[in-house]
Amino acid sequence: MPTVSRVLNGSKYVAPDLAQRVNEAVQALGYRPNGAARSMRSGRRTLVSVLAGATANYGYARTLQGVETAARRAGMSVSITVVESGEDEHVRAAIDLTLAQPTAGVIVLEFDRAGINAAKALPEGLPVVVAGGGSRRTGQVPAALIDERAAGRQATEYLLHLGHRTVHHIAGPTEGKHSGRTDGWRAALTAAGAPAPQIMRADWDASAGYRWGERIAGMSDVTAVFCANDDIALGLMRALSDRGIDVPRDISVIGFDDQPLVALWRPSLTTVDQDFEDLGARAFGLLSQVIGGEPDAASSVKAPQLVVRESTAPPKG
Amino acid sequence: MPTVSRVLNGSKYVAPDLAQRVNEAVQALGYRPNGAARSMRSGRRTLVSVLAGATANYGYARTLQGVETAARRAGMSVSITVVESGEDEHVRAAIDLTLAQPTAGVIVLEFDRAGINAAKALPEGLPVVVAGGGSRRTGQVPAALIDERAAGRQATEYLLHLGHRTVHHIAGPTEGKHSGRTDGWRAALTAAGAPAPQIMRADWDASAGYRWGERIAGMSDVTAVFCANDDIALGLMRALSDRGIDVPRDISVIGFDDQPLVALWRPSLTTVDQDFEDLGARAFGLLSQVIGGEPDAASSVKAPQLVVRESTAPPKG
DNA sequence: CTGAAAGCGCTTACAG
DNA sequence: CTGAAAGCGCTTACAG
Repeated sequence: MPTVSRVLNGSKYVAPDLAQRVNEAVQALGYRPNGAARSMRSGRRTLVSVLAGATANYGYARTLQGVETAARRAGMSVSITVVESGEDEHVRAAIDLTLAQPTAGVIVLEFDRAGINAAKALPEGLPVVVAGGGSRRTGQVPAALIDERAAGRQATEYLLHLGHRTVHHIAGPTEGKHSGRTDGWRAALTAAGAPAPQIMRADWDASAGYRWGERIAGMSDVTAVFCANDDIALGLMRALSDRGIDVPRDISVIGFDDQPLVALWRPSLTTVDQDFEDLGARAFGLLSQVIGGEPDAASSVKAPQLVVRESTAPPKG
Repeated sequence: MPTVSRVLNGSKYVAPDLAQRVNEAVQALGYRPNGAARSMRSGRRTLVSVLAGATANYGYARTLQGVETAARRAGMSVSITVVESGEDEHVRAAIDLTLAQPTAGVIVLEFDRAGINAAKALPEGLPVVVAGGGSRRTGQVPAALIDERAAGRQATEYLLHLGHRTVHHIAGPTEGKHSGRTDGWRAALTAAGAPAPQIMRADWDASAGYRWGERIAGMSDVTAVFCANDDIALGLMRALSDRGIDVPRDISVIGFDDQPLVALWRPSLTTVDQDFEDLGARAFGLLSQVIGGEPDAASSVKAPQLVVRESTAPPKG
């Protein structure tokens, strides 16, 4: 049995012919070492857990994909547990479920309240890394980040440079002053001396954007809108279109995410490209460092790119 | 120690006050049982593995979501491993990685060649269930299915009933005669005595649809196109629109999936609604039965729904 | 280079 | 109701 173990784990101190025979037997019997026993005895763990407020939404799914790819290449598996909401009860249930597995470490997607609260509630002493949209790490755990603030500022400045007096903003549901996108939007307005209109709040989906579109259609002072994500922007554009308002001639619209389909829209959407796969890969790399005991696992920040398409133009008149 | 175990596992034979003290100590120390040791000793496994050719694409992500939700409610975690392609090497690597974890069972997403081959290569004796788009189970393992054939037939019949002489079809990449969508399309044409045009093949993404759109714009005999998924349909519609061809007046288009955004498109897309979340939930339920040793875990089939919107109309003239 | 022995952290009969 | 003892299936020093 120790010999089998040595062969399977590639120890060098095994006679070639013995190793050969072991391998044949393993093949013939379809033997697979019991992962639980293996991890218990060796202390080596090969499961990485992702904790997230959702899985199927574009950004979540892509980040998860980035984690999975990086983990697989490193020989590790990834488990996923959804945190249903930011409520204590849901946060605790998700953490309990995750930690019932022999996990090597946890990656938390801090894209929403559920993720933020989960990151806070995780016990000490466990390798943890967060992935999110800040411009610098917030807690004590290392973070892989996308600088939403810079992107929000850039998008807003672009509209201002086109000649718009100000830029309206439809923010996401859980965003307060802590949303990077909203922060960047406000900073750009302040820097330009432009008035800051009331923030419009919406859920992340297109129907929320559509409802705001119905109202914006009746507001004569709106010439440019920066939306917190692409779905909201698309819903908004459809509502405006349904009311005979032309984008971008009457109103310019910018989204956030750069989902694949928004380039096909008519008009195609100007938006901010977030590289979620890269975010997931960076988060995994960081977690590997933490698991490996590297003392100075450094947080990383990347700036997303503004992608200019057809939905933005100078104001008319 | 046995007492602690009994308290944590809710055995009734523990004095209330002792249980109380144990719970307090557990709280204070932040003690969590080692999952590996637990699963090894008890033989109970709480990890379900999903094997899939992708994770972020709409159908995959939604099915995964369905699995995760159902698993979580049953107190189980889910791991995800991507099978990079249908090549032996990738299939084997993915299976090895998955089975290195102490998994209770495997759900294979048979949405593509990678998934189909993975299902075939899984060793005997392991609880396995497949989820896919057939109308009946194909192998010996139980399956949760969506009846794509019926849907493909229904979509095609709908176009025929509108008065189209025939219906063109853009199929997905790996689809041969075994694609339910394509089978259903052909069956409808045959039943109606309509001529079956050459199948057009495309990758699953919008750009593939766009390229076919460029060619179809030059084909005078095309009045209706049934696309294997929504992305292809949207790419096609954009290409037609770019060439001044009106959908649905000049050409009718039907997609497959009913992604959230296609209802917002202009024109909104007639498509087939597949309930992927339900598919994932059914797959997990089936796997639970298999794990539980139920002898007659029955495959389930559901029919997707045709959703009629603006992209389809009678042929002109 | 290769076996016998110990032990990872739990749970489960087993005695009391 | 509650401890002492065995054992799940591996890996890792330890002798040889």
